[in-house]
Amino acid sequence: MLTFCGIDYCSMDSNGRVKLSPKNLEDFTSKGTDIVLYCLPEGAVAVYPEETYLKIRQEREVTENRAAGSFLGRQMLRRSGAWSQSQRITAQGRITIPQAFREHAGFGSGSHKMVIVGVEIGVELWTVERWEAERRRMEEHDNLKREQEMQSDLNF
Amino acid sequence: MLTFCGIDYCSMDSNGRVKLSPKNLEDFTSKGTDIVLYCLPEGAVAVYPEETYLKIRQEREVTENRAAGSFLGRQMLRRSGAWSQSQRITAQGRITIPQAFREHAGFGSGSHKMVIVGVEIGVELWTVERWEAERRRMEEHDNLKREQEMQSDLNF
DNA sequence: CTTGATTTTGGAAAAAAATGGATTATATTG
DNA sequence: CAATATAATCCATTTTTTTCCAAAATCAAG
Repeated sequence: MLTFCGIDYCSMDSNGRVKLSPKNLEDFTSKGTDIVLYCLPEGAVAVYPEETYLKIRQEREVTENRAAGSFLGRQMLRRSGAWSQSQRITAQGRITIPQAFREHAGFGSGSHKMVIVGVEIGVELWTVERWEAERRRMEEHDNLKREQEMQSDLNF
Repeated sequence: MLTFCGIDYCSMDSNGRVKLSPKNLEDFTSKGTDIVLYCLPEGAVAVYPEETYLKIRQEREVTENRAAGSFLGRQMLRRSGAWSQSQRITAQGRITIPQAFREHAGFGSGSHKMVIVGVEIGVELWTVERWEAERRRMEEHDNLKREQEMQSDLNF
């Protein structure tokens, strides 16, 4: 069975809480209830099982092993530290997005419509507007790619 | 579980005291209550568990091991001497930032809104304004990076 | 060395925010 | 169309944060 797939429209309440769909909930709990929230540079918040996140981070750390003694090192620590946070899914299947993360992803205060996007290894939380924009950007890129493939097929 | 992660908005009182969030507090106390405050050249104050700070300093000294016999050496000693101070977290989970450090980080006198940024090995204290600027700088970099990746995907 | 003033510290009370749960509304399935 | 399952809103409780006050310590002047 595929994990973390599909798109859900739902809403974040005024305290930043999001209820996961039963399907997503199941996918998470099968990997333990510990999760990590991570602010993506795309302007959304990703949610991964902790174990998955640690693997991603480890890959990054191989190259970033020069710690707090330099500007660059500190910046790297800042990036992964500031924009990630571990959490646990509550008994009623909810997660709480911290204030700073909500701002990052463009959620105002008060309750807000949103989109939960499955990304196979976890899910991403987007505002409706940003998700629309991202979708369009993907489409455009695909079109360019298509042109290119067709072209290169002719040039042989 | 991740240590020293996430971003907290809080405030420094007129005596330079800051209350740590329960999560950060726990991360510190698990490494002993002795901490080191350190003024970063970025214009913020870092707080590390003492044990962590000692490791950072050691690494620095290994690479830059010309002590008091040169201008540069003395400058380095001056830096780590003048801009660091050890302290203990109080019973009510607070730390006090000395006057000189407050000035360095851009905190005026009187109580002041601030941001506590987790950096995996400790936390950093920023004024809201400076953190905003730092955040924007990171964002810009990310945008460039994105452009670049998308381009290189097309150029094959 | 003593007294008075000022700063620093610890603690407690009030305010604000976050949390958990339950009820109501909406959607989906048979 | 009814029954069930899912989602969202609301409210009460708990926790956290901030502000304020009193005690202690430090410093300066006489």
